[in-house]
Amino acid sequence: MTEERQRSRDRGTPIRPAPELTDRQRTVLRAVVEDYVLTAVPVGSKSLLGRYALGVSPATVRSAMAELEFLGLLSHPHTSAGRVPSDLGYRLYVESLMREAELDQTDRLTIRHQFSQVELTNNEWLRLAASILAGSTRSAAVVTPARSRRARFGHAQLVSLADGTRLLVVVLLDGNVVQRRLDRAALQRAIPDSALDQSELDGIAAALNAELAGLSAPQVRRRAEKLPALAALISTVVMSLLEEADSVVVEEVFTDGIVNVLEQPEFARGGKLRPILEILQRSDFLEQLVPVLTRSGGVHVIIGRENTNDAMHEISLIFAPYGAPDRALGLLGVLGPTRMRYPRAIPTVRYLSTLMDELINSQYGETQ
Amino acid sequence: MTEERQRSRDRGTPIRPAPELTDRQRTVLRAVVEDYVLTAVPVGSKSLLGRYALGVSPATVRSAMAELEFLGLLSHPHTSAGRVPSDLGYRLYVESLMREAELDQTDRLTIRHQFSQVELTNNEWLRLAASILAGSTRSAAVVTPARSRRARFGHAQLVSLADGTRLLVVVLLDGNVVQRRLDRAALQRAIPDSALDQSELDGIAAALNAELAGLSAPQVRRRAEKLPALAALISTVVMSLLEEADSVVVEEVFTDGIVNVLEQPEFARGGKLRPILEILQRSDFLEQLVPVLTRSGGVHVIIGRENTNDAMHEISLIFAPYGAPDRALGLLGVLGPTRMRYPRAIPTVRYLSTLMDELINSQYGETQ
DNA sequence: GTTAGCACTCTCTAGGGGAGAGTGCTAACG
DNA sequence: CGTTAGCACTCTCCCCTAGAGAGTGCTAAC
Repeated sequence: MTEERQRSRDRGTPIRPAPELTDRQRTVLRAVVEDYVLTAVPVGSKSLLGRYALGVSPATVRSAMAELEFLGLLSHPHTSAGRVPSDLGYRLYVESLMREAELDQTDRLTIRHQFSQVELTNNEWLRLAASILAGSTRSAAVVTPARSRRARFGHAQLVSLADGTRLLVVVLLDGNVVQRRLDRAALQRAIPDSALDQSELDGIAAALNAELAGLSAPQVRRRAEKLPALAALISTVVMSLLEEADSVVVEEVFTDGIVNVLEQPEFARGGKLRPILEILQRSDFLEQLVPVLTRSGGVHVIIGRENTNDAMHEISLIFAPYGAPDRALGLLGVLGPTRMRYPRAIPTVRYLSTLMDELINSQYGETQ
Repeated sequence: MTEERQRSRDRGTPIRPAPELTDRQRTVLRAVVEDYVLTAVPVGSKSLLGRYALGVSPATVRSAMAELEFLGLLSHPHTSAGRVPSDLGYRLYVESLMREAELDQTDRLTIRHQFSQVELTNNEWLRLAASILAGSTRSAAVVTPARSRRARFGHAQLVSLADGTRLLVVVLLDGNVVQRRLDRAALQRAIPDSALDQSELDGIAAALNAELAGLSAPQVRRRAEKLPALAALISTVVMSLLEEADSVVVEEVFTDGIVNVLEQPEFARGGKLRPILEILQRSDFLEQLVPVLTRSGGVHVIIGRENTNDAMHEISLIFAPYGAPDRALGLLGVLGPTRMRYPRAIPTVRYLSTLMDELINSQYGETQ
């Protein structure tokens, strides 16, 4: 082994980020990835030939594997073990080796059929989407509700709950509902000099609706300056509701199929499991995904150490945004070991994101 | 060993459900439970004496242990191992051996302080409660939102979303908000012969509010018969919203501290883990808890096989209801291995349920 | 009733020894 | 010159064994 090769192997980093491969190398890499994804066992030259008729001898495969390892696409758990794809190997596979089919007709119909069970409420759609994703990819699935990226005031209402207490309900333009309870003291602060009977409250709500409809938080703030009668209410309550809605990027998360991940041999052993569960519980990795996904749209694949988050170095994400551009945006995708069935997961995520697009758009009406 | 003793051990069931114990037996049982809860290692007579000065010899402890095993309070993993409490042993411990302190002053203050961070929205309270429970008991915590057990119509509103689409928002008397989107076709069905401009919609909402305020689903149905103009809207939309709210017992669940459970040695090994995660994800066991908890109130402890659910045979639940009686009811509690720190978990659950009671009641105003 | 002594049982761990799979290298082959 | 067969070598995994350690139940003495 030359010194250069030695160095490259020690660092485990590729010499060239996007190497040009011979046909044979591509064939071998593809076979190794697919075999390893299937079996979770490091792939040896001989056993590979047992499953793939490559038309060459084990020795030839071995030399191809050695080259692929030199290029940083495969790696070696230990000297006398088979090869395992590196993150870069998976990356190359996903980019140019994978025979990615669209989801076949029966899968699409099955999924669409489940969605066509009408009368599902909003949340149930999301639950269903997560459940389908998880089942179809055998990974953990995550779906977030579609949210407007800038909350805009829609319609307000003041409702009496019990003696002295009122509820301010604001429907945002994206259809989300936010609310705040106001006890007597808070009401006095927000609406001074008022008897606070229902007819008066209705008048106040009507005034809010007339003045604020369609406005975002900064616009509301400016408008409030010209409305002395409503200024206190707006600054203490309405603004905070809107700002809260703006600040929350990922508010609620629907997860399914966590068990699928735990059953993978790479996570069956104790220690590795904990960080993943924490990630799924906290799910703040989603916030980091938002800018990436909104910038370009479509399905994004993040493999292993491509994740900035240390705890996710052995995890791949396949995520896509969905929703109506500039109106409401949600995230959906799957999460599993880097040893993932990409050719299955990617089309599934893509199909589900278009399906959710349709749902959102049909909700907002077919306007353009 | 007599034949009777042999039989009893073979079946592993106690001869008497609530045996009378000597002082020594009680002392030994308590020591075994507390030692095992702490160490997770089967407790031997000698090692027990190393940690508890019982003032007797190992042989005496052994004979007491043998009696306790005969009574079904302890069990034996294998012949030459120490003793482990049985479900019944834990039960007796919880009922009459445990020195249950109320949460001490500092704990109470710490918890109360976290809640006093004002401006938390409803959901954040629940998240916080789950997080406190999980942290304080080192178990998995579950909290459900308080829901009215019978939804009652509060206030309706029809909001325009986009061309042709409207949103019917109904605030229920318990403060929960339900909504349904209506596209053009659904609107035509629900409100025939109408131009559907905003002023007309406002009129319709006002009519609903005047007629239905405070009514439950069956009452709404009866009232609808006398309101031909609104009958279609009520029967197609309002009724289904109310019935949905009624049927959903546990709609949303806030969980925290799942990792705490996974770190327990009894679940660290692969197979046992899966059923627990599934339980926590589906959380339908909560529905079974509702009748039990509402019937009597207070903290309920369910140990191991006392659970009807097979998958929970090695799990203990400590749950309490919270809320305002006859108005809104929520559940909160913790879930962990039967080897649980009951003297810590029970007061914590109790304290948090009273705290949530206070929150709910202050929300509804201090009315009676 | 309590205790010391004792023989016995069972688990857990460490160490040794293949079996098996895989490798890299070399030399022959087409 | 790429490909292949052969070979010596390496490393893991699994099984087996043996011994240490902990704990038990029983018996006999206190």
